Amino acid sequence: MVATAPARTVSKAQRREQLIRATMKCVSRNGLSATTMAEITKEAGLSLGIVNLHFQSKEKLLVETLRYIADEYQSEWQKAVRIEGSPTEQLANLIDIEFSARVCQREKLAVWVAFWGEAKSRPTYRRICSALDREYVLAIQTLCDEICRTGRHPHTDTEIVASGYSALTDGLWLDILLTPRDMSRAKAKRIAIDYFSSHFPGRFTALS
Amino acid sequence: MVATAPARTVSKAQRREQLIRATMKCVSRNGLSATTMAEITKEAGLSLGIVNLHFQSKEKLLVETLRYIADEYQSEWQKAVRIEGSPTEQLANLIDIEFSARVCQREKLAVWVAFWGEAKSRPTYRRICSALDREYVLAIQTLCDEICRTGRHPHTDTEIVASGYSALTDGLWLDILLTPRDMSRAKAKRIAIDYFSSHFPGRFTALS
Amino acid sequence: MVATAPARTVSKAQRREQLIRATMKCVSRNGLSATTMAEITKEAGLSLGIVNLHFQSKEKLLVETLRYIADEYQSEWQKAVRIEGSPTEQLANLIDIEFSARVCQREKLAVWVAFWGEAKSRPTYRRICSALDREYVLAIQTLCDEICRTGRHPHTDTEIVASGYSALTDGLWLDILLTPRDMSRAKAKRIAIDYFSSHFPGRFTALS
Amino acid sequence: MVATAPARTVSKAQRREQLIRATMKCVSRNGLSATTMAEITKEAGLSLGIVNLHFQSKEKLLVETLRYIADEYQSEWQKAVRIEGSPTEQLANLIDIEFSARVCQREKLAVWVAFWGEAKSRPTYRRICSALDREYVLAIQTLCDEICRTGRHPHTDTEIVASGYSALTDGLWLDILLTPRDMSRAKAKRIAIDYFSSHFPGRFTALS
DNA sequence: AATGAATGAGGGTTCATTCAT
DNA sequence: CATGAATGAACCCTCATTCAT
Repeated sequence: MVATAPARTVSKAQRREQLIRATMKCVSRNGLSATTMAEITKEAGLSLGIVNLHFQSKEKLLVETLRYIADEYQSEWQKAVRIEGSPTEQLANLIDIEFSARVCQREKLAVWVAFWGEAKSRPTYRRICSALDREYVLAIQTLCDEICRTGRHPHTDTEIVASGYSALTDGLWLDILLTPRDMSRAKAKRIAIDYFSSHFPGRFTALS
Repeated sequence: MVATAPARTVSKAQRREQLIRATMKCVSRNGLSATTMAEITKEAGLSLGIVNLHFQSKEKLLVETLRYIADEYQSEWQKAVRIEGSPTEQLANLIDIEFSARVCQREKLAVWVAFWGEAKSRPTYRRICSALDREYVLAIQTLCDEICRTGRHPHTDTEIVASGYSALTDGLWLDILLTPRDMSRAKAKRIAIDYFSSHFPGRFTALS
Repeated sequence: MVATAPARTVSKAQRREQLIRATMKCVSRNGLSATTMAEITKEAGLSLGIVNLHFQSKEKLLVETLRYIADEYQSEWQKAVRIEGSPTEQLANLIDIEFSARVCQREKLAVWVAFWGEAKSRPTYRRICSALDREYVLAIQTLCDEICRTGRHPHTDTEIVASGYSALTDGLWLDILLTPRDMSRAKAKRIAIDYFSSHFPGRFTALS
Repeated sequence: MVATAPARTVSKAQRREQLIRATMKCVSRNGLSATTMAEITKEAGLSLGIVNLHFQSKEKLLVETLRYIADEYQSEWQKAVRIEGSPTEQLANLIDIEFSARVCQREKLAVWVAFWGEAKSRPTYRRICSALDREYVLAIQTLCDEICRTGRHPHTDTEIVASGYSALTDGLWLDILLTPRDMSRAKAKRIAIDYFSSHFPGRFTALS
C-alpha cells in the first residue's frame, strides 16, 4: 500500500505524476471528501509537505488529477479515430477502447464520478469536463456524418446521435461503477454497439 | 443564552422534510463536501442542534435525503407506467415526465450526482441507488417486451434496450447538469425519443 | 431499567427522592461526567424538563444527591453509637454496620467516590464531605476516649486513632469499589477490627 | 492564519511530558470533567491541535497522565524498599517518602482522586490503579513478613496489615485533599507510624 | 405540575497549510 | 528539495436549559 523509498533523483514531472497517481488511488478508494493530504502522501510514500511544494495546494492537486485523467481519456479515444478504417470501423474501435479493461477500470471510473459529484459547485472541474465532452461529441458526430454520407441515413440528426452516445457512455460507466452486478463491461459494450446498430441498421451487425 | 420562540406547530414528519429540503438546497448549491450542518440549519431557519434531534447525525440526514429523492423519483416514473395506454404511449409518458421541468430540475440533478460521487465508497448510498435502478430497468424492460410482442421486433434484446435507456437517462441528466450550454432538457428529450424510435422504428415517430 | 408510569399524586418530596435515586443509579453506572439529565429522567421514567422544575439545575440536583447519601450514611453510623452497650461493643456495631451489605453497596460507594473526585474543585461538595467527616471522627474519638478511660491505654492519642480509622474506612471503601477482587466486605471488616484490636489489645479479640 | 514560530527543539517524549504536566495542573485545578483540551494546551503554551498529534485523543492523554503518576508513585515507594536497612527501617522510609512534600503534593493527590472518581466506569483507569495497588500491597506484606519472622508477632496476618495500610494511605491522602484543615501531612504521617507501631509494638516507637 | 421540542454555547476532533530544520 | 511537527479555523456533536403547550 505504501510505495518504496522515494528516489532522490526523480524529476519534477515524475514527482507530480507520482502524487497524482496516489491521489487517484485514494479518491477511488475513499471518495473525494475523505481523501486527505496525509493519506495521499502516505500512499505515495512521501512526506506531508511535498504536495504544497509541487502543487501549492490540495485543490490544485485535485484539478491536476482531473486534468490528468481527462488528458489520458482524450488520448485514448483519439487513438480510435486516428486508426485507418471506415467510420464504422472507427466507431467500433472506439467502443472497444472505451470499454476495454485498460480504460474502463473501476478505479478510474470512481475518480471520474467523484469529480462529477463536485463539478456543479466547482467551475474549474466543470470546465475541464465540458471541454473534453465537447471535443468528444464533435469527433463522434464527424464519424456519424461520414457514415450518413456513405449510407442511406439521410434524415439522421447526427448531433443527437453523437450527444446521445456521449451521454450513454457516461451512464454506462456510472452503472459499471455503482451496480457492477447488473452492469459488466461486456454488457456495456453490447449496449454501445446496439446503440449505433439501431441508428445505422446493417452497419454494425457483424462487429465483435 | 435565551432561546427565541420556536415554532411548535409542526409535526415531526414536517420538520424532517423541512430539513431534508434544506439539505437538498445546500448540497445542490455547494456540493456534498461543502455542506455543513450550520448551513443546512440556517437554510431551514432552525437551530444548529435540530438535526441531531431529528436525524441523530449528519450522515443519517444525508441518507434520508438520498432516500427522499429516490422515493420521489420512483413515484414519478411509476406514474407513467400506471397511466392507461399502449406501451409506446407509456414510454412516451415516461420520457415526458423524466425530462419535465418538475422532475428534471437542476437542483435535484445536482443532488443525485453529488451522491453518485460518494456512492462508491459508501455502501448505503450505493444500495439505495442500486435498488432504485433495478426496479426502473425492470419496468422499462417490461414495456419493451410488450412492444416487441405486439410489433415486428422479434430479435430485440429488451434487457439491453432497457439497461441502455437507464444509462442514457443518467448520462443525459449529468450533461444537463454539467454542460447546460450543450444539453437542454428539450435536447435530452429528443435524444431519449430518438433512442426508442431507433429501436422500435415507426412507433415513436409521431410523438411530441 | 425504566420506572413505571409516574403517579400524578406523588408529593414534591417524593418526586425529589425519585430523581435523587435515579441520579445515584446513573452516577454509579456511568460516572459523574457521563451522567446527563436525559439519562437521569429516563431512569426515573419522567420527562426531561422535570429536574429544572424540582431542582432548578443539574448542579443543585447533584448537590442534593450528595447531601442525601451523606445524611443516610450519618444516620447509619449514629445508630451504632446510640445502641446500648460498652464503647467496644459500639465500635464493633459501627464496623458491622459500615461494612454491611446495606451500607456498603457498590452502587453507593461509586457515588461517594464520584463526588470525592470532583470535590477538590467544588467547594460545595467539599463542605458537605468535611462536615460529615468531622462529626464522624468526633464520635469515634469519644468512643476511644471511653475505652481508654476504662482500660489500660493511658498514652493513646485518640484523635490519631479516630482520624486514622476514618481514613481507613474511606480507603477500604475505595478498594472494595476499585479492586473488588482483592478487597471484599468481609476482608475490609477484618481489617477494621484488626485496626482497633491492635490499638486496644485484648478488647476486640472475641468479636464477630 | 499565520502560525507563530513553534518551538522545534523539543523531542517527542518531552512534548508528551509537557502535555501530561499541563493536564495534571488542569485536572487538579478544575477536576476531570471541567478539563478541556483548550485549557490543557493553553496551560502548556501550545496549540489546540497538538494533543491529537501526540496522543490521538483526549481520552488517551488522560490515560497516559494516569499512567505517568502511577509510574512516578511506584518508583517512589520502590526507592524506600530498595534502601539498605531492616524491614522496620524500610517501612519508616516508606512513610517518610509517602508523606513527603514531594510525593504528597495536593496537586498530585487531586489527580489521583479525580481518576478514582471515574475509575468505576472506566476499566482502563481501574486496571492501572489495580496493578499499582497489588504490587504495593505485596511489597509491604513482604516487609511485614520479615518483621514478623525476626520478632515476636507469630499470629499476625500480614496480608491484612498490608492491605489495611494501603487503604489507610489512600484514605489519608483523600483527607489531606478534602479536609486540609483537619488533616496535615504531619498528622497523616503520625497516623501511619501509629498504624505500624500498634501492630508491631516496640518496633516503631523511636522513629522520626 | 408536567412535557419534550427546540436552542446554542461549548466540547473534541480533523486536516490543509506553514516553516524551521 | 524534502521533511514532519506545529498550528488553528472549522467541523460535527452533546447536552443543560428554556418555554409553549
